[in-house]
Amino acid sequence: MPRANDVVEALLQEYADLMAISGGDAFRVRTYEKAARSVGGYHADLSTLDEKGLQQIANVGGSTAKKIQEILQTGTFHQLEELREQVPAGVREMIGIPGLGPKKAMVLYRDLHIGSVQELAEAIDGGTLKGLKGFGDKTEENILRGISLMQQSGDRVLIGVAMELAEEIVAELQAVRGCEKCEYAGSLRRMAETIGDIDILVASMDGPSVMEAFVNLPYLDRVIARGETKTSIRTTKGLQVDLRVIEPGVWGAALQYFTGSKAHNIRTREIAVRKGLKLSEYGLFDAESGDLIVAETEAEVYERLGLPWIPPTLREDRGEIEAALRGDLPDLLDLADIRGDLHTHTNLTDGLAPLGQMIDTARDLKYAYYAVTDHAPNLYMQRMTDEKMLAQRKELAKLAAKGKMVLLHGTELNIDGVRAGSIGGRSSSRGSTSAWPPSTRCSTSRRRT
DNA sequence: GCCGTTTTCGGCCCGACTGTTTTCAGTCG
Repeated sequence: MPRANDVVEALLQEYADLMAISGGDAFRVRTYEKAARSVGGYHADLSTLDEKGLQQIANVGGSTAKKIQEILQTGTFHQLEELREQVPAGVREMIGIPGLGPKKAMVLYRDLHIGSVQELAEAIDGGTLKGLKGFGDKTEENILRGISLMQQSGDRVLIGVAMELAEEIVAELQAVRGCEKCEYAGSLRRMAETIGDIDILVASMDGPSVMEAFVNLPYLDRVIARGETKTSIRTTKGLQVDLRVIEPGVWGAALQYFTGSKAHNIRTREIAVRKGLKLSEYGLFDAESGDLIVAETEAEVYERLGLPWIPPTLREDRGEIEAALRGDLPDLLDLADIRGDLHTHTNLTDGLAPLGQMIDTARDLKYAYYAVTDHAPNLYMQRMTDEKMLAQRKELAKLAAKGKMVLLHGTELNIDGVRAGSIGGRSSSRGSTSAWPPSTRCSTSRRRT
């Protein structure tokens, strides 16, 4: 059973789309888009609110509140049904084709009665679009490519997949001469669960060199767009990667802009406008004189807007602006909050660093506790023996005496690893860890570091 | 249709790129 908020969000967004396609007022379209986002991210269940309560939601006024009430009672609202009569669902589906927006979709429907993605593909193949104003050969080609792209399922990927590629690209571009800074931005920096495309930002006075390196990446499939400051490519695995190159002096404003989300950016720009300012990726300016006010750091940009620096993971326009204005942003967990690690391997088995270096690093991280849990003996691909493990235990005891951090010694036991059980004094199919001094015990995770 | 350091009417984010309608509209992020 979908959440009431999600149902209302979807119907208001559909209403906005249909209004845009049918040539409705652009500002009203935007109002319904904003209202859709607001209800989707609203903390309370809409079905528990009366009309007055609904109007407390940002971007929901009297008219939208009445539509929401009608949805909650009937599952739809009459103005939406009227628009559905005028614009077939297939036409709305057409604006999902990359590069085809509401204006072009309306022309296709009005002039050629094309009412679905399938009919559009057939019309292009049959040459029906020839001579239609605004639709040249290149546009036809792009629409066909867009249809193909849309039909490839799963165009969003999990963050882990995108992060790996983004880190590779960042490393490649950082090596380009003249690249002063390079970071991924967008939904990746916001740590969204799934990523539609990868945004990379580079600070450099030599844009052409960076662009050239970008379009010569080994996993390039094709260049979608290429300009002086912006280039978009598609990789061989189908992911789109957008690169923007800016001058180092405007790094903060550009990073704020490219981290987004779009809705968050619109809110920050609206705040700027109300203060007589103009915000873009090039900085925060005085709207009247055009003088640059700040651009170097994100914190400066937010501060000048009257806001504290907002962590990227919150920048979704889901209440963070209001919380920031109240001075009530949540205190997020970060790396410094991690107190310890309960599952690590040294180079005695398949880790990369020796015991002493691992423990030094744990101390540098100010951990309160730290466990060494190498593989048990008798694992085919490892080289552990009872003797090595006992020696490691002695070594750990010496190192434990040198600091306050609680050191734990354990092992990642093998399933059916009967012999390994004798080391920790108990057996387990997962792992066993004992504290040093060996008076306390705790369980281990399966994470490998 | 919504909103207010512009407050009950007038304004509503900003810039890059593409293709085409040769100066700009449409689309995207």
